[in-house]
Amino acid sequence: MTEKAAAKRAETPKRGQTRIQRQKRAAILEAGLTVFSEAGFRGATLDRVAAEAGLSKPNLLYYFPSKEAIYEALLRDMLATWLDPLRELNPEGEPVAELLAYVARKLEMSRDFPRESRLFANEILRGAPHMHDVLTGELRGLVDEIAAVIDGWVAQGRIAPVDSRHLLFSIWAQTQHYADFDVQVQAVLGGADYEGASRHLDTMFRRMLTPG
Amino acid sequence: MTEKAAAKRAETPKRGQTRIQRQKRAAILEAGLTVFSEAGFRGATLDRVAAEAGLSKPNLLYYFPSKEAIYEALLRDMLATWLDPLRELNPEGEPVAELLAYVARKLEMSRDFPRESRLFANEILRGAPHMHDVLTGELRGLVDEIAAVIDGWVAQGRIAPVDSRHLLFSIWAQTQHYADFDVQVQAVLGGADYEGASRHLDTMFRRMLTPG
Amino acid sequence: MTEKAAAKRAETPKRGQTRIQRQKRAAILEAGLTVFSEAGFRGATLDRVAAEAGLSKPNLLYYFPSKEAIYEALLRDMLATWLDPLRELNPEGEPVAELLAYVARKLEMSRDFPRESRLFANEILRGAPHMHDVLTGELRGLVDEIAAVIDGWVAQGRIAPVDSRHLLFSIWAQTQHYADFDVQVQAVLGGADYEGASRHLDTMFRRMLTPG
Amino acid sequence: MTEKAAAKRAETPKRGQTRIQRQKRAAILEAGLTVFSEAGFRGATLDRVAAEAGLSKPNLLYYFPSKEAIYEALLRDMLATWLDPLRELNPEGEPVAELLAYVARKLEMSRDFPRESRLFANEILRGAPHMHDVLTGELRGLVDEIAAVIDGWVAQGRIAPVDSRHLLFSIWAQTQHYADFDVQVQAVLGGADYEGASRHLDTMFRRMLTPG
DNA sequence: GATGAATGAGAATTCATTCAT
DNA sequence: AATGAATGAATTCTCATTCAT
Repeated sequence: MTEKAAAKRAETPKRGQTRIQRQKRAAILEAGLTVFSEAGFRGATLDRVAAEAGLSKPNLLYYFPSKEAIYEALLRDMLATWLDPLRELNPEGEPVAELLAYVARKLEMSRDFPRESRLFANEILRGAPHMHDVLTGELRGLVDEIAAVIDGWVAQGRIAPVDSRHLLFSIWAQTQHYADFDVQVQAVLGGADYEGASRHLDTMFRRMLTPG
Repeated sequence: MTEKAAAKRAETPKRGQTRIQRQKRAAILEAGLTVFSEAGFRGATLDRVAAEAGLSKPNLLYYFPSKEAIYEALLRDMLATWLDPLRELNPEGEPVAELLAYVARKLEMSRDFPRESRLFANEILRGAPHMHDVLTGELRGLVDEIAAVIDGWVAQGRIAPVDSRHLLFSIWAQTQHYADFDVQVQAVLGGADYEGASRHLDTMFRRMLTPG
Repeated sequence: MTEKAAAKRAETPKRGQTRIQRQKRAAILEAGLTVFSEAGFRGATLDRVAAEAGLSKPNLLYYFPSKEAIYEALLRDMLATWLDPLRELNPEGEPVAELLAYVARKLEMSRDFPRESRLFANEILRGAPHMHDVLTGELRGLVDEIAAVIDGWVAQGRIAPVDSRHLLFSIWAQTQHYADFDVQVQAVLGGADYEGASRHLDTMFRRMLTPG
Repeated sequence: MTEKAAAKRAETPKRGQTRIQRQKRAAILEAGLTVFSEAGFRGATLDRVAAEAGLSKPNLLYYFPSKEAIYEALLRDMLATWLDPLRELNPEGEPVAELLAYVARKLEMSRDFPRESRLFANEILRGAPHMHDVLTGELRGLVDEIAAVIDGWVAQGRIAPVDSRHLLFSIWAQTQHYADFDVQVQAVLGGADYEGASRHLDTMFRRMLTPG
């Protein structure tokens, strides 16, 4: 097989789908992300999603069986990348640098994928009706792992004493805040300021974590 | 008039209302807070609010002209106390202590008034359709004031250098997180842990703010 | 309490219902009977039922929560009287006369309540999705009882030998036929002929049952 | 042309059709019979028919122009054989034996072709919207013929006096009952019992028809 | 004040049928 | 012949709001 063919094959997200199916499904998910993240599950209407995707409503339901199916596909896709920055944290790296890099990556995600962040925030705010299993399963497992790493660093005195899980909450809360509470941030600052946010968070966590 | 009656009269929020009217309005707002904070504006139904308040739906609409009116009353009431902790920050006090006290008060509010926090979070997440003016007006003004105070403290070297506005975002994000993302927190920790959160945030902001 | 008041109370079918509720519910059931018996469950539309009952569609759903609820109420009401003729069969009576009277009563029901008969026929034809329990429970129990009576009569030589359960099927099939297959009967005969049917069935079962 | 080819050609129901066309049409009708007899016209969906026939929906509509066309073809095919047992009744034969043989054949058809029976029952129950002409035309004509034969037998005293048309209804009602009301029969008996039905009907009609 | 009754404007979903290839 | 794609016309059901008493 040529490299090109291999690449083509590799980018196929689902087997057995034609090009047009992939395109339309992608368009629907893109539109759905916009609408669901703005309006929430209940507030979103298939009419709006269809309009946004440039499809008729029944045609939309030709690709996804229900409104809920679109929403769940969005959550699934989101989760697939949502936890990546955390997974990239290197237990062998320099602790403070690793954690600051994680903060930076998370903030970048808030800047670059604010809709995903809001979709997630909304789901959690509603009590995570579609994601409870993931939270108590996959997420908790991953957090346990990372917490162990951080606890190790603390024990070795390589970072200042800290509650590892609450530290993660601090990182999540502050970085996601810039996406989820964007209107408030902009109202207060008179505009966005990711630069300032970046510097501030770097300072904050550096002081928090630098030992001694 | 006795003092008691005067006091009673004084606490009347709206003029021209009988006691029973106030009670019913309060019951509706109480029910509305529960329902709206759980389901969001679109997800909430007057049926549920009415049921929760123990009234018939038409009777509910006798006290409030519309669903939106209930929602807006809730936002208004919430705002009235929401910014209180910030207002209580004393420019004459000891800077680090003042700010840590503010953090503590905010965290307490998350613990004691999670419904209010979620109602607010939901409104902001939706783009603050009912609150934009408040954000750019009252809130921004108050923040400007407090930021000036903090900037003064920084200039005097009484707290470590910090971006005052982003500092406020940090405080809000982390404290509200424990109310808004409660399901996630509980899923990860296996239960609530306000004690731990309190200690963690105290440590965090102490290291952040303590000068030199 | 006066007798009149007692009578009034007695005729209340459901407690806690106002007069208008009873009237509207009755009108809906009446309309539903017509529509469902003509078109079947799937073929019936709430639009038609609402029109027939002189109500708006949402108003219809104010009285019954769903299409299915109307249908099930109809089946329940129908069953309540459907088996009455069979229950009236007197084990102490003269066997042939009793059975012929039952045949006559069943035929009268077909003539007087053809919609109920068709509603039932349609439900059974579909595999009794809403009534299976009743068939294997209440109906089977009642049939067992009556079959025992008939078997006793056979054993005593008071009627000619006969399979009691298949005899009941014969009665049901032939009497209900005049309601369920009415169009066919009328097409063949050029009109209805309950008189003739009555005489025919009387003859038929008399010859079948008269001993010796 | 070989005899075989001629035979093959002879059995072609429609001219101008290739073998594959006939096969597909047959598969569709077979699937349609299953689906329509189970769900009725309105309850049946082309999706189910297509799935059952192993075709795509558009391909199905390549062979039949519409849902109704399939349904009508089914009714037509069914009718072609439905009345055969009646036509086979031999006016020259021994009257009682002929009629009992007819009863037996009809019962066999109920056992062997219950889907056809239910399809027919459903159509009649709905008021025969697709078959009214057949009922008042072909069917009535055939019944008139047979009734004349039976009336002749009665006049000759070769069978007991009976209303010939109601006698036919009796036969149809009782035999078809075992197909159309199968669920009920099985619920009451705890299973099918064509043996018993056969003996019962033989007894019944023998007593009914045997003269003097 | 209170409530039973009613409704118009959606909203999600289904389904026969058509289109394009 | 065959099928993936598309759609218009229902159809059930929801819900904020109004009416009438």
